[in-house]
Amino acid sequence: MQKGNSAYIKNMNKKLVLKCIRDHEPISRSEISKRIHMSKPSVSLLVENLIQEGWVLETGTGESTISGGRKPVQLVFNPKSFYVIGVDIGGTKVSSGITCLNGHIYAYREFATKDYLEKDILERLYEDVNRMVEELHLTDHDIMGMGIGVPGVTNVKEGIVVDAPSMKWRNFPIRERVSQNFSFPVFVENDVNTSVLGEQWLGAGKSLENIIYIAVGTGIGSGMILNGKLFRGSSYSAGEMGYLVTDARKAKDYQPTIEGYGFLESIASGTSIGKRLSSLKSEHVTAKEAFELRRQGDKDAIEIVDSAIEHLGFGIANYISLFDPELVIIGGGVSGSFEEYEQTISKIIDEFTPKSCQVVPSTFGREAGVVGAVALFLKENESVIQI
Amino acid sequence: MQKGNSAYIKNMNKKLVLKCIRDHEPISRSEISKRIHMSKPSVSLLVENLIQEGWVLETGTGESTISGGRKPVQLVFNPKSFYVIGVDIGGTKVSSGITCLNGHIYAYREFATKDYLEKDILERLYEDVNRMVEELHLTDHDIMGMGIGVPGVTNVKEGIVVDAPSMKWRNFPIRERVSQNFSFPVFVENDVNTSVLGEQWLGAGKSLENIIYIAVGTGIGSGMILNGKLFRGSSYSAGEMGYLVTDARKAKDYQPTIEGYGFLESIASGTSIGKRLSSLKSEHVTAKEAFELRRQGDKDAIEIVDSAIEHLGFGIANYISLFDPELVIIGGGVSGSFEEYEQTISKIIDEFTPKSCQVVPSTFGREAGVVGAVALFLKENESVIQI
DNA sequence: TAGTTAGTTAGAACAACTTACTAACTATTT
DNA sequence: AAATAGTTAGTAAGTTGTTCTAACTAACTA
Repeated sequence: MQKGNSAYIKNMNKKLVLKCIRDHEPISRSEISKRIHMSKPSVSLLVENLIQEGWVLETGTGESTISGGRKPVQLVFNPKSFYVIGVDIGGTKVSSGITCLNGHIYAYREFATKDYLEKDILERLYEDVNRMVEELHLTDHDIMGMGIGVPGVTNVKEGIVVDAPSMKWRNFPIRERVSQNFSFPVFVENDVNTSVLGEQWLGAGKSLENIIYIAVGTGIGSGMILNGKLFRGSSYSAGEMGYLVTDARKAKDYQPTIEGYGFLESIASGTSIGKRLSSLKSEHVTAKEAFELRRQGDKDAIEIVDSAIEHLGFGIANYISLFDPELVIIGGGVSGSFEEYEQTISKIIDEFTPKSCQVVPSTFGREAGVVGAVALFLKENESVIQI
Repeated sequence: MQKGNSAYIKNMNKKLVLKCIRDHEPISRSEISKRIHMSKPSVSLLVENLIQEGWVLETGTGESTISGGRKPVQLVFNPKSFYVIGVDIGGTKVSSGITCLNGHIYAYREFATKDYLEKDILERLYEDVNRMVEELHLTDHDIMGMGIGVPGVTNVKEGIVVDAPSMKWRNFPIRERVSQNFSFPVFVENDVNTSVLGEQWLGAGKSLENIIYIAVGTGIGSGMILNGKLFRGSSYSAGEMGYLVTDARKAKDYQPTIEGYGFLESIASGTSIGKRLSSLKSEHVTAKEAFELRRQGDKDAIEIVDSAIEHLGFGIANYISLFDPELVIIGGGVSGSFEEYEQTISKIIDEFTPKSCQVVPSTFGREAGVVGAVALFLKENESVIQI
């Protein structure tokens, strides 16, 4: 529970006014007052504050109404009052970018993860960020903070990567390390969670309250926004969709705790599709090739890929039955083949969930990670602007 | 977003002070001031308010510290400042009760659902409530409000039962109807959800932030508390665990949308256990008898019941993988046979979830529904006391 | 009687509110 | 074209309500 005092309430109302401006710009003081049911003097004072702090700009006058009267002064949100740095650390590449408060990317960089040894990754990241900052002629004061997405379980509160196998990080205090180089606040989060935050901020899940994001690639992971907030579970490991069991009989021959990854992953992830087809064909086949072979009518490929899709479909249906979301977003490596998935999955969902639900592919391309990381920052950071 | 003013903040702080008293009673004004970092005059004022409104009582003086000083005045929460009515409407019986603010039941009544036709149920409920109120010599002013648990999908905001097959209710505006008889506020909620609220308030899930409650009986339903709040989904139908698919191959021969109830329900609910064994034995067998037969070593019963338990286990494991809860509570008709479930289910959970989780039976007996409904009221009602 | 702690009183600070004002515009009348 | 009435935007002055600090009184121990 929270203790309130005058500062708390002023901040609260300032946020409310700013949100109103962001949602309805251009807007006048007078209209804000009507919309949020706050007295005109109070609105004027708060707007004055917001203008002085740079969040809001006056952009000339608007038109009078038909019945006459003084023309209103138009107020707009200033997305360039501050900039945010988004970082996406992945198993194959580390991408970083700088965006304004509307999520527009003004600078972007990436490098291959494997080229940098464990210790060098953050060093290289530091260089990339500095170069981008210079490029945009920004000072430390212009930067609000940084969000980082990491491919593993993350203790968000402490800023520690609990376990990220692909990075070989275990209980790695990444926030502490990164913070040493910068003066602004840094937030860290699992990359699937940053993805769903990005989708809710600017993507397919815009302004929805309950969405699920499923990433199918090397493994199968998921993140969810429930009641408008990221849900992390009691130990930061909610959404482990790869562990879903969709075939109880088959599951008896499989033990995730021993194999190291989940049942559904062992059937439906990109990696396992490749593996399974490879062993059937006795030659090395990737997931991408498996999809290609399937298109060509290869019987083995059809069997493997179709069963993968089917099981994924049941996994998603189960997810929907439990969560009743407004939208399911599919991302990750295989989201490129979304059209091939779609029908089968939608059919399973329609048949096996109490209340159906739309499934769409993820909105973003290369910049997904950066946008998500920025969304994370803006969601977590206590400020007058909040998404 | 919320607009703040001085009344809002005072109410907020009043809640905080009351919570502090409830959590640490008996406690002095001075200690509250230290605990919640609020000035002594402010605490005194708020406490004065709370005393006048009846929430708090002074109970004499405590002891001075070793270093001397004036003795503190002890403050305690007054659980009898108001009473709350809890109602549990079920397919077999309708139970109602009156509790104090600590959940102690002072009056209880129930009647068989089938004895009262559709229209008469609320009439009879009205009579029961009135008799209990008289019994306890309460006036309208002593009653804070009423919570109602219903066996079906409920639109909580509007107070409408969207669909409750066992009551033959469809879009039934129950809150409106009940409110006609009473002057206090009424809240309605699905019965599984009230159960989990009850467990979080006073039962196995006390003060936990993420818990799942699973009711296995006629069907299979579930409710969940996530981040300390009841999660209802985007259309009040989250937690439809009965629809989980735990055997993709078998599922192909089954269509929940046609059959009317979910896949897991068709295997693991009490009803279906009875049904399946009945058809195998060509005689009518109930779920209870099936369990009994299994204990006696009947082969058919063992097969049917064990597969039911197993599938339920996988369903729970899936639930846990997605939610990462602190606790899973099993309730409903079969929670009596919990010991027989426990081992199998725990083993499946240990093997098939990324991070294990404790499973316990539900705490309450007959009064479960009433306590849950009261918990619902106290959770939903905007007041200075909030659970 | 000195030292300590509990609780209250007095008044300052602050934020939102109401009321009444000025500023600036439209539309209509002269 | 000028004057005027009516309307809307925004500001100023003063009130209210809440928390805070500082200083007080009350009540206790040693």
